Amino acid sequence: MSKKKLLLIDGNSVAFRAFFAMYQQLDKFKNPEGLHTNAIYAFKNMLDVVMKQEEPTHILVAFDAGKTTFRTAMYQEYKGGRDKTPAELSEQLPYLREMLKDMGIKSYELANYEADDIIGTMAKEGAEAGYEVAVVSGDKDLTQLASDHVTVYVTKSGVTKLEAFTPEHMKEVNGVTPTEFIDMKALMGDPSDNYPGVAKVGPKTASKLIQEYGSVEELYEHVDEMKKSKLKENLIAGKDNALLGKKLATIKCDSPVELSLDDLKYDGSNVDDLRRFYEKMNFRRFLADLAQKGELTENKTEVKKQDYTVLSLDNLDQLPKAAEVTFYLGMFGDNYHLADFTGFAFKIGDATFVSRDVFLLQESPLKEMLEDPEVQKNVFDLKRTSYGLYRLGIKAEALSFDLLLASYLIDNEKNSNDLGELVQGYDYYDLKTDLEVYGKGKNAKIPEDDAVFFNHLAGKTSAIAALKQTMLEQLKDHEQDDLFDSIELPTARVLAKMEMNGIKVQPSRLKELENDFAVRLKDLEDKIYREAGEEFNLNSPKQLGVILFEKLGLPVIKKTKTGYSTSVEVLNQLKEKSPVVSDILEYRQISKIQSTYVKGLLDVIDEQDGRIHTRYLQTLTATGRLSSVDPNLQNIPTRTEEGKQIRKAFVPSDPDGYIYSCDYSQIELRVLAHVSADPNMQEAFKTGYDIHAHTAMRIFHLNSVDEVTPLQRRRAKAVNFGIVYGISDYGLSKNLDISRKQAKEFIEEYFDQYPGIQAYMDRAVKEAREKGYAETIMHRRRYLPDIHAKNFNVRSFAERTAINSPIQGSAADIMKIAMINMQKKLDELGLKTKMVVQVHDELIFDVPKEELETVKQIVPAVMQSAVQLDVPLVADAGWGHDWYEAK
DNA sequence: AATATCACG
DNA sequence: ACGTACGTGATATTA
Repeated sequence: MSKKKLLLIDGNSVAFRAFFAMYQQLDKFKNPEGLHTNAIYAFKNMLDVVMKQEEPTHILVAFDAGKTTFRTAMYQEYKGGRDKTPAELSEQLPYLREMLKDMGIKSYELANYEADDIIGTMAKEGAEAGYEVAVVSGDKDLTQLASDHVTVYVTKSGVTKLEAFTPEHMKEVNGVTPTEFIDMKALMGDPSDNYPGVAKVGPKTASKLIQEYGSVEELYEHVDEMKKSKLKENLIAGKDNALLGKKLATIKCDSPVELSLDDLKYDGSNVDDLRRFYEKMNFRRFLADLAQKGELTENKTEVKKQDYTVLSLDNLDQLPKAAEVTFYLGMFGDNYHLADFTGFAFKIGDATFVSRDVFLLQESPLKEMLEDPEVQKNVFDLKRTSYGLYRLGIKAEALSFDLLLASYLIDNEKNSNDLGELVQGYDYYDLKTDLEVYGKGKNAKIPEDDAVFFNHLAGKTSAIAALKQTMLEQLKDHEQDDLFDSIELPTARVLAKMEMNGIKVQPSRLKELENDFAVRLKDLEDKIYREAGEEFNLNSPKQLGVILFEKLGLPVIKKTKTGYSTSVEVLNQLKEKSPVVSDILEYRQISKIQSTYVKGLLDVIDEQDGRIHTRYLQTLTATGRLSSVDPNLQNIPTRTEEGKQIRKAFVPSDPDGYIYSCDYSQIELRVLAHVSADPNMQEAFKTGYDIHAHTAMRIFHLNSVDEVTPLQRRRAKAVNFGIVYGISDYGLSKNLDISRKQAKEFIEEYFDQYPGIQAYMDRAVKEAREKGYAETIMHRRRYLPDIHAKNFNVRSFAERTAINSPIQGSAADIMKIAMINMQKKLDELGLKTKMVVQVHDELIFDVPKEELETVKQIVPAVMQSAVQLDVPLVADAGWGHDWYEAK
């Protein structure tokens, strides 16, 4: 017989975590009676993960019985001052227990004791009876139970990720054993349980003390022998607190639990009860799982069969006419500029039509329908679809609903480029993912079996049609209909055009660079080998680390998780110590340009038209920016002269034409000035000051901008950047290489000078906490569940994000509006000028000679008038016969 | 497939 | 006391 395994779950704490893990879904997870269900749902997800991983034979979920326990008797303030459990959570707890019952899982509570004590008692009993024990909790208090046969899992970011605390892991994390962890807690106190511990003792000090003395009692035996220090005074003053803390922190492993291990035996769910429960809770996902398990033996992930007609030249005339159709164009692989077509599907009313032969699309009446502006098409990925059709010689019109874009706006975390995966997030399970149907990696292929492939294609159109209304309603609820119709959809059309345009690249210029760089790299390589005294792989940070820090004995400044860090930051500090370091830096820089840009770009020039066609990803970033891939044209070098040379290869279509570039000046700070309504910053922009100099003048108390020194301006600039990122004194001090104290002073002075900025930052965090998301000026959302995290770092990150996202995201909104207006203007004026690249705050145009003057007139004007803010938008332009000159 | 590094706004 | 700047993509090495 296999080993017995006991699973013990801290019901309250996991439910609490589960609730906040899905806090942003609070309104979505409601059953028809209005009961919130998010915590139950997430709890069940956690259970699935743990049950699968642990395969327990026995299970118990322990709950707290009430507010008063033997601990409150000992110390009245215990767990005092806590926020009340949200009503939306407490209403779920009885139902959670009902679900556990239906699942055949015992739950239990005990008057006067906490769930911790029940778990401690049963864990001890289990371990003694020879069970393997797994404990799951949402906080670390229970980790003191870890032992050879007891593993304590604590939920991490969400509830389905668990961190396993074994005695070894405890030692790594805290430096002490699980039992010593109690003593550590006794010294530190626990703010969330509301007991104090010893003043000024945090984890670091507590761990050190316990490692030295072994326990609180032992520590106080020897406290008099310690040499005089503030710490000693604090320890003596806090003795009572420490001893009390130890009593409170110790889990009682002999509480009067009236349960035997046999009571906890797990025999599986009562499927009928569970189904009824899921129906009551409206858990369609779990119902679908149950249904699947029912027919476990055959085809366990089979989806609904689609009805469809296979199209051919002979039956095209059967196609009904309609004002609205759903269309899916199949391509194999992500890069739709080059991907092979696999087939297509139309859904018109209830009828679906499919084919593998995409050339049918060029036939009547399909082509006419696709090009008819009166026939609305619903698609998944407008840009990909319209690019694909363009490759087939079809100019698609009226692609008016894009499920991919809608889903990105509704919740970019839940979004996916795979339709099958995406729709699961909307409780639609009748479509497999491409991965399931095609397979992955080099084994991926389109199924030969028509029944399988057509069912998948047809299923996609069904999914799009089925979810359209729901998605539109959600967009409306979010006040995002305008963002969807007037920004994202038109942006997709503009981007499709830009991708089709591409930008012309002169390979000969790259080839010249390739030769020059090859020579320089060879020389540097030889020199470095001589200086190092041996040959090694310069591109390997690992081998380089050995040479620098072991052979040459340079001081180790920073480590990575795998070894020594050899990043620029580190190497810059080592420059003085050894001449080889500068050569390595130079080698690194050139080698980067050579491999990523010179060789990389040469590989992706389209042989047909001599141009580079990037793809813009419109539904990827968390903030609403675009990203650019295959190749990335948004990170072409500009900061070093060698790097800039790359830009000489980007040229206009006509030999005598121009590359014209126009970028927003300080758009993010202007957005900040607008959303914060800070009068001083708005004043600076309205007057047209150099903003960084203006900031320097204010924070360094100068009388005029003319007195600002270059160093002061540089520092002010860094502060301005820092503000946009959600500043910290540490980050600023590192960036400017100044002391943390000084950085802190700069920041304080900044907030004094621009009081509206601090108010904005506080407001941004507060609103994110209340709403669960941050929002741009155009109502683009970013959900921030971590804003409620208990972990300081996780929470702080979410807070900085709450500050930064509206700024970066609003700037992205503005740029998208500018691009739409720009394309419209180019079309209206019938210009040959093409918009070819976007780099976040900059647009690049390919301009025929005779249109340069017109472009100079319209481009900055269109960009500056994209939206009306409380401060002016300014765009600066440059032009020349290649991208290098256009500055 | 993960990690380190470095290119951009 | 905690340990940090915000957002991306490509390359080479190593596992």
